[in-house]
Amino acid sequence: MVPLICEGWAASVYILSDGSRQILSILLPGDLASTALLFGAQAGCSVEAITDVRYRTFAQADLKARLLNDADCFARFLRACIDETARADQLITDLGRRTAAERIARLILNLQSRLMQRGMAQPETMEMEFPLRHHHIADATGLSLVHVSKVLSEFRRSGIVKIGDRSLTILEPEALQRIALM
Amino acid sequence: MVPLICEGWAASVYILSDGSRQILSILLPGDLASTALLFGAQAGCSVEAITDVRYRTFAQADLKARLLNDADCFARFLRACIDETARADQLITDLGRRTAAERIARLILNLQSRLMQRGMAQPETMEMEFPLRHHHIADATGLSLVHVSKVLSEFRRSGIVKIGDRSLTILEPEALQRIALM
DNA sequence: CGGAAACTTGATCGAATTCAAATAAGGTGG
DNA sequence: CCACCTTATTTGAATTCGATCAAGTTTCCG
Repeated sequence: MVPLICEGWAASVYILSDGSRQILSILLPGDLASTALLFGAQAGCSVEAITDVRYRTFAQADLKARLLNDADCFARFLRACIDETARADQLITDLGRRTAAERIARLILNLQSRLMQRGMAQPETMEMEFPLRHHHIADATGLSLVHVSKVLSEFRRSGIVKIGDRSLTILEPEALQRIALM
Repeated sequence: MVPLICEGWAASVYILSDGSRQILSILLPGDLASTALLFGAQAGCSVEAITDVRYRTFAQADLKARLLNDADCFARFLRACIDETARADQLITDLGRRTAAERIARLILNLQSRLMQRGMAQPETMEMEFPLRHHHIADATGLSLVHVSKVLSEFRRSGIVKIGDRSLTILEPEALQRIALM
């Protein structure tokens, strides 16, 4: 069964034997949980809701059959795979080679651009829904809870972002991008 | 053009603007460079040889057409995608949540198991071809050159592995697995 | 033999973790 | 609406893992 997110935010999470967690991907409305992935379910990997979520599931067999018959569907699936792999590769690079501030800045910008694509963020005000808890950010960036808090405080103190009431506003897009070093 | 490795080792590498490098995947004979990936070439990502390499390339269009017509070929492609994504997810978790020794142990065990699958490693002696330089290991694990040397020296000193002459022997598989914490 | 890579080793530094409280924000039953 | 409890977040201090710096030493090859 492959879930497709219809509404709300979720995350696919890998949980280590010592209990620590790594978020592999934050799932927004329209995302398939782990594109091709859940064709061959991964040990230790699961999908968790961040907000309340509405979703539908597809049976693997149906999906497979449709892909072979429907060329258009196949093309869209391929695109989704490519996008997901590209994001996975970016994440690998972030975790392997970038500092805490860079990782967090990139996470925010990433989410912002994905929300924008879906018409779920205000292009003018740079405001977006932001239901992530610090522990989600920590698990997504491979950092500790405490350090996430420190970096975000610093961002806030220097007037780069404003956070409140499950929403986030990018006050200084330039500055944030400079930190994220594209 | 999507390259398929026929002989030798290669790596797909992402190079940051500051010159630091992250290996996304080490490619062994039989691997497609970035399975579906190179359908939509990634900025900043390239494939580099580690040893001398022999390879063939496929045109995207051909590959796409074949996938739609040939169900068996499609199934094998899907499997390759799944395997690659699974490995990418493991790498994300390694970089996000594991220590230097764990990462290096896992890299070695990973390579060993992939070589074994291809009949390219001795199951009895636990010996395998190992052409990686320390800088390759560093770039694959998100560590510094110097630290890789220190960790490997420690592994050698405690008799867990033996390294020499472009080959590596796992002397204490149990110990290595214990460090890698599956 | 000489020069360049590759590797090792020790010393020092720094980013991020862990530890430990304190404070703030939510949610619940009374 | 308030007291109470739980879950988030903040802040500071101490610690640690791994990076960086700086020489050495080895290995490889022409």
